[in-house]
Amino acid sequence: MAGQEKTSRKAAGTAAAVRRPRSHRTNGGAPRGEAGDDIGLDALVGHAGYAVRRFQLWIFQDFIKTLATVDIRPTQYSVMTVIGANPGLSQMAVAKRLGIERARLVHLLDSLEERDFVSRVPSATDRRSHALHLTARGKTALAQFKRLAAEHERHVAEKIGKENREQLLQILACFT
Amino acid sequence: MAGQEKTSRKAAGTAAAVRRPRSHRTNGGAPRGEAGDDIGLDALVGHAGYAVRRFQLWIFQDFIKTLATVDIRPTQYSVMTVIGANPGLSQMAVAKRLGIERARLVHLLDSLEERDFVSRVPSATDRRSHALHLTARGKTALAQFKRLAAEHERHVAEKIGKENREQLLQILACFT
DNA sequence: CATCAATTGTTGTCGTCAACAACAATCTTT
DNA sequence: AAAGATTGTTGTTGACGACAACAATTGATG
Repeated sequence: MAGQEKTSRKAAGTAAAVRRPRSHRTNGGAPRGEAGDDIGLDALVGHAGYAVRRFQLWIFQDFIKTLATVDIRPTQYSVMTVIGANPGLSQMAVAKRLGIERARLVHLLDSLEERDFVSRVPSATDRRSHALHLTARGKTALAQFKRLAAEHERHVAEKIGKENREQLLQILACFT
Repeated sequence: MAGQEKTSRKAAGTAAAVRRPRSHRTNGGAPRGEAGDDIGLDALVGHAGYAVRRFQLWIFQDFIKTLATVDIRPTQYSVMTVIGANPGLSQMAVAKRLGIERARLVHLLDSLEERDFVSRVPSATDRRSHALHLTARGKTALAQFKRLAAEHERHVAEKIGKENREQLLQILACFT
């Protein structure tokens, strides 16, 4: 296959959204330097899912990093927040509200209970279910988590812009 | 999608330590939230990460469902799209461009090559790297995938609104 | 030219996460 | 009381991101 010349331009019409006029990439078949930026995404630029995936990756990494000192991950934070705002909820109710599997919530609560942040109190009215509560330690801890989470949220605002963040929240409000 | 409980199911007593006992909600007006939706999210409503997570979950599920007949997942689609638009790229270049680990790309390409969608051509200039190309079958397949992906994108527009989707893409453009 | 550092593809492990399936204990309904 | 549904639990599967290590190869340095 020595002569792959410019096979090229085959991307043809569909792309159109490429940023730079793509110079010589398909030349000798060599993946040369490509600093990495003149590679077109083609149809992906029009897909919300791709942008959202990249964004979520960034946002979760920043969240984890910002709350690294307290070792709290996004899902753990969401669970504690909901329990703190609605004491006595069952695991089923929390799982359904947050859109996570109740099977997964078991392990999440295990770790949070192990760290003495939440407690599973046997429900008085239904011996199957547990009433979830924050411990005293959990409440003060959550207060700190919220401060750190607010700091993380400022990082988001810095990244995409204050008003863009507002719009984003408004657009996606129907999913919360 | 799947899980609307048609209720008559009462979330009943168990969790209701604090919640109000869902008295009679006059069914007259808007058919707003059913069953257990008076659970507050507290600080979560102000966090972009939470909304984004829920959105991405929805969007990926719809993508997978919409492309279920061809058995293509979002990541596979993104890989094929980039290769289709930039034939001859190395695995390193694709991985870097899409923000996925090159280790992970190995398995991705294994499965795509197994299905005869892409091929790893030994690079003429660098015996370490492979030049990635779509096979003839891969090209026609990708064309169909793009049609289905466009259909999925219409679902997104229906869900959040046409102009909201546009804004979203614009806001998150810096991550693509 | 020889040597050392860097790159590329690959393999492997680890931990997170969503999706299911099954189960025992316990309501709820009939 | 019997049948059916719900709750918490355990387990499995598969996709996914992050890391670490390795052989082959390339590039840079002396």
